[in-house]
Amino acid sequence: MDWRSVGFDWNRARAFLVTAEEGSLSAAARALGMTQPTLGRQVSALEEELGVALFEREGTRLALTPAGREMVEHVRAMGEAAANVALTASGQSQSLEGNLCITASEFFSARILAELMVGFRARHPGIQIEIVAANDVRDLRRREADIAIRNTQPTQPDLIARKLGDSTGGFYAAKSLLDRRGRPRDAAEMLALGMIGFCDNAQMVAGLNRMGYPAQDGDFVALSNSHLVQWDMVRAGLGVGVFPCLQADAAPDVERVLPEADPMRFPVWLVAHREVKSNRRVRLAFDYLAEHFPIG
Amino acid sequence: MDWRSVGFDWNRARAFLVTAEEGSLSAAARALGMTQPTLGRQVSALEEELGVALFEREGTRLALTPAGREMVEHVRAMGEAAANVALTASGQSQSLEGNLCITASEFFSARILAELMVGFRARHPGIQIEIVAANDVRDLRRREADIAIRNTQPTQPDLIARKLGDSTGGFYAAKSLLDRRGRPRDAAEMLALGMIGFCDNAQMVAGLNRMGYPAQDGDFVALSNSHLVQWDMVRAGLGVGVFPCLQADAAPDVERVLPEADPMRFPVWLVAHREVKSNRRVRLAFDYLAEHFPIG
DNA sequence: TAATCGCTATGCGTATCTGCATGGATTGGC
DNA sequence: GCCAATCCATGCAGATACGCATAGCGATTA
Repeated sequence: MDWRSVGFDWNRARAFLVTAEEGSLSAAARALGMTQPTLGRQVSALEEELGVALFEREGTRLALTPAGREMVEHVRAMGEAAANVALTASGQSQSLEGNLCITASEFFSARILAELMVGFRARHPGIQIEIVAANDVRDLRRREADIAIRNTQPTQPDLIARKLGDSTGGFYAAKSLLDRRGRPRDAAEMLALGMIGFCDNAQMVAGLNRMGYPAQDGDFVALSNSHLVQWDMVRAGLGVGVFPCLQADAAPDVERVLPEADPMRFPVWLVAHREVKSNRRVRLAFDYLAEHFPIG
Repeated sequence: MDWRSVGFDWNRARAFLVTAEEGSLSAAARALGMTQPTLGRQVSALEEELGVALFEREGTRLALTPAGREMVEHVRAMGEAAANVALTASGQSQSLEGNLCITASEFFSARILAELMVGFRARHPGIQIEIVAANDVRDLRRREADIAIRNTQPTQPDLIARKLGDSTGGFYAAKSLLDRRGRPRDAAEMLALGMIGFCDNAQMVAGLNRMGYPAQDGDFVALSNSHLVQWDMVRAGLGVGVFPCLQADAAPDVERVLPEADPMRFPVWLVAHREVKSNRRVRLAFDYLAEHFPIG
């Protein structure tokens, strides 16, 4: 086999890839944890090594040349393969020392994972835990996390999932608000108190409508992308929000609205990538979460 | 996008790939033009970086661990992508300075290309020419060559081919041999003179049989993997060989055997990879060869 | 059994690369 | 129109990696 064709500096290819994807040397340097001069020199060296002008230096900005656009396609394939390498590698690692990344919604991260991880750390002190609180779904294939807690059953075949149960949710408002404005007896009265939702609350409105609540966009008095901020809004008496019963019932200054209504149910899934599941640290955490995760 | 997963040292992945494929650090170092200690340290560093033992040091030899076997699959994908990067890069290079690699059979390389390239060099002095004389088919996709001259029409869709014509071939023997043993009047007499063929002459025997010559393995008195060596064998009077008419007819001390027989015809194709064809140097050489390549 | 060959591991001097600090240039906002 | 922010290019000191030389180990051979 002839290896001359792959004899160029692969790290320079990586520098080019990230620079092209991020749009600037500085951004790429931040993403890779390197400095901008280093990346700039690597990209320049790659251009010289391959004899191809990849970027057009127009003033202060870099723009891909046509050749660069062509090249980035292939380098991207290299990056995909590299991600698979890293994925498999982390799956092969059987060490109990190392880090572990778990992602969950903000609320679960703060109110459940934070406490659960205390017990896990006590059992496995060598494992450094990173919790990515994100309401959007993180890509386990790119190893943006090792373990995810999600509310939908994953469909990709290379993900391993275990259903932890159904979490119940309900409407909650501050006691002070209810004392002042009265406790609603039906959906219409609740909506009149003002709702608190997500920034893109079309999804939430649709969900409420599906459950029979005639919510409209105008019923929402405040929005936030953060569930925790929503929680503090509710506690401040700003309106009515939707929260998991298990956590919200424990708050003394907050009270369930329409307590006789059927609680919402949403499934809770524990998800890991198949490759990564073979990692000993991940397996331990996966089993620990499956055993101790509180569902209510 | 999260780039942490591709943040490992890609050059170390390359070192691992070549080491695994070549079977030893020393062989990999030779293939990559590096030294064995460097590659050894890179592989060790990769193992530490990924937290995976890739090789088992059993005495003096390296053996892939199960984890390493799993890993090499993914790293190989990286290598494939890297080869595409190099391929595209060389296609994007429009410089008239640089090298150019042409492959052809030994005979074509020596008797045709060598002379043709004199004229090409005169026109384009900046282009350094490398001729890979190889009777086996070189992989243009891996860029083992930029241009190939072959005797079959390529089937892969990403190759660009132009038929230069049909080259004729015939049986040749040394005048001295024919003077001494007499000039054959039919195939049987020719075979009795002794044939000269390739090391794996099963293919050649089959070809002769297809053309109606009752050749057998025992008719061959000498074999060589090199067509040029065969030529010198024929000139030395060792036996009868098959050669292109255009070149063999020009040799004063060699004479055609069974001159009235139909000459063999085999097509001559000029082939380049589509990506590489856009390279200016390749395009120039491709067109030059298409124009000047002698067919007889 | 001694010898040779091929492979890997390690020390050391040097060359290369990286990061830091800085300068120049452009864009966007007030 | 000026100021601030952002980005890329460059000089310089230190860290890193490389190649060379060598030693150790195992297998094959005479």
